[in-house]
Amino acid sequence: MIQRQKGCSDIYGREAKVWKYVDTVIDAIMEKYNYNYIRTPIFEATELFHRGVGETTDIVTKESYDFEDKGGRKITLRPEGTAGVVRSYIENKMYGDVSQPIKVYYNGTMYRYERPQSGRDRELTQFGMEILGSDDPLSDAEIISAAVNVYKMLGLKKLVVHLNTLGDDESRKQYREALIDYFKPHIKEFCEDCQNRLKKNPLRILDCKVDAENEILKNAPKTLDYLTEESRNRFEKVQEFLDIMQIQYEINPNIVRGLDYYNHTVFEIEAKVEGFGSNNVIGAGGRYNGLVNQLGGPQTACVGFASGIGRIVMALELEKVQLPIVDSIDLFLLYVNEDEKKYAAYLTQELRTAGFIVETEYTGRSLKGQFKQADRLNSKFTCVLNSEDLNNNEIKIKNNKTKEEEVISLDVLIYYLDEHLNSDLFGDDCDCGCGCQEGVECTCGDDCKCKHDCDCDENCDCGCQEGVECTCGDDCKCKHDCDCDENCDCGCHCHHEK
RNA sequence: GCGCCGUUGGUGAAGUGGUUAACACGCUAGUUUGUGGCACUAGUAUGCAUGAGUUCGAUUCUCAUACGACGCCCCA
Repeated sequence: MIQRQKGCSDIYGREAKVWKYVDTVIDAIMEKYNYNYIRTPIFEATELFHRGVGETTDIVTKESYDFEDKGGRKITLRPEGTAGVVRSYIENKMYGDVSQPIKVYYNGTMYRYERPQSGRDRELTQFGMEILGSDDPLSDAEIISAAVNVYKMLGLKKLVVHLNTLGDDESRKQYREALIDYFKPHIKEFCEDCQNRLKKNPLRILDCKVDAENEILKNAPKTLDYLTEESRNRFEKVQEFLDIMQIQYEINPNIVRGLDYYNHTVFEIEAKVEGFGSNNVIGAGGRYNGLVNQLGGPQTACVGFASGIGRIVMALELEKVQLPIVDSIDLFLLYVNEDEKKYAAYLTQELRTAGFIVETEYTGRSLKGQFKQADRLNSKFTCVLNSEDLNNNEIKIKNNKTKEEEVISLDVLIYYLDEHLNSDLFGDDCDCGCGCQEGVECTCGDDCKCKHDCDCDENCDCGCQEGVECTCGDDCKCKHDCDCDENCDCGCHCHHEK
C-alpha cells in the first residue's frame, strides 16, 4: 500500500467541513477589514527564503524543502507566506499603486521538513495577512485586532495575546549585546541549547523552558530598557490603539520571534485550552520594516500575521465550539423497482435544481436498507416512490422528525418542502427549525439547546460502545459509566487493571 | 537532527512461539414489524505495517525500514 507522506494529512469528512467553515469565516472577516486575497506560488527561488527569512533561522537551515528542477533552478517549497507576498509586492510594483497601504491576506499550504508532533505537520496550512506601506502604529493594532476577530468569530474564547517589541535595529543591536554581556559569565549554568543560543540568537535564551526558573534568567535585562525613545513611543501607541479597540493583551518581554525579519512590534496568540500539546501558539506576527528593502524593493514599513489552520481547528475541537455545519439533507427518495428508480432520477434532478439537498439510493439496497441510509444521512423527509401513486400524480412524503406521513400532489411537492423545511416543524426541543434529533449532533449553528438535551445514558443510540471511547460528540456517559469487571457480559472488554 | 512509545479486520480492540486469531460495533441479506429505526438468524475475503534474522515452526523473540503518537530543538 502506498502511504501518504510523513507529516502530511488527508482532511475529509466532517473535519473537511470544519476546515471549509474556518476558511469562510476568514474570508468574511478579511472582507470587512478590506484585505484583498492574494495567491502566490507554493514554490519560489531558494534565495528568496535565504535572504528573506534569514540564513540563521532553523526553518531555512534545516527545515527547508529544497530541490532542483529539470532546468537546474534552485527551488524551495515555501516554509511561510510573508516572503512570497513581499516578493510579489516588489515584482508587481505594488508600492506604486494609487491606493496605499497594500492590505492582503493569503491562505495556503506551507512546507517544513520537521519531525511531526502535536500541532505540527510537514505540510501545514496557514492563513496570514500583511499591511505593506504603513509605519503607523494603528496598522500594528489593526493586524492584531483582525487576527483576534477571526478567532472570536469562529467562537474561540480562551486566547491570550502576548505582546512585545524588539525595537528598531539600533535598539535590537544594543539589547543583543547587553544580553551577551550579561549571560556570558554564567552561561555554564545553562542548558546546552542555551549555550548554543548565546552566539546564534541570545534572545532565544529568554524563552527557554529548561532554564525558565533560573534566577539569572529572570533578572536578565529587558528589551524595554534598551528601547530608543522613538521605539518606546511607538510601542505605547500600539498599546493605546489596542486599548481603544478593546483588544485584551499581555505584555510579555520574553516573546521573541524566530524569523530574522522582525523588528518593533511582535506578538503571539496562545490557545489556553486544556489538552493542547506543547505547540499552543495558534497565530503570531509582527512588524518587518526592513524586509522589502532587503529583498530589493524600496524601503517599506510592513506588519503581518500568520496562523495555522490546523491549530485553529484543534483549538475549536478542544474548546468544543459549536459550528454551524450542515450534516443533514432535506429529502431521501426511496424506490423499489426500475420505473420508480427512473422517477427518482428525474425527481432528484428537479428538486436539486430547485435548491433542495436531495439524495437517493445508488447501491441496490433493500427498502429497509434505504431507510437506514436515510437515517444515517439525517434526512428531514423521506419519500417512498410508488408507481401507483406516481400514476395518480401523487407522492407520499414522511416527516422524519414528527413521523407524520401524508399524500400530496406532485405539483405541490416543491412548495410543500419549501414551506415545511422553513417552518417550526423541526424541533420540538428548540424553535430554530434546524431539524436536529436528540443524540445527533445539532448543526443549526443557532444557540439552540438540541445538542445539550441529549440525555442518552448507557443505552443511547449514538452507536458507541461501553468502555470504548464514545465519539458521538454529545456529553453522553457511555464511556465513563462502565464499571464492569472481567466477566461482565456487556461486551466492552475495557479490562480494568486487575 | 535527537529522545520515548506504538503499528492486529470498515471501526473499537483481545490474544498466543505451534491446528479454524476472541468479543463488540458497523455493514449486507433474510425472518418479523402495514415501509426502516427493536428483536432474531446468517454473511463480512486475501491474516496480525514492511523486510531480514533466530527457530523444526513466529502475528507473538531480535534487528532494520516505513508510518503514527508525544516531547526536545524550532515554529503557526
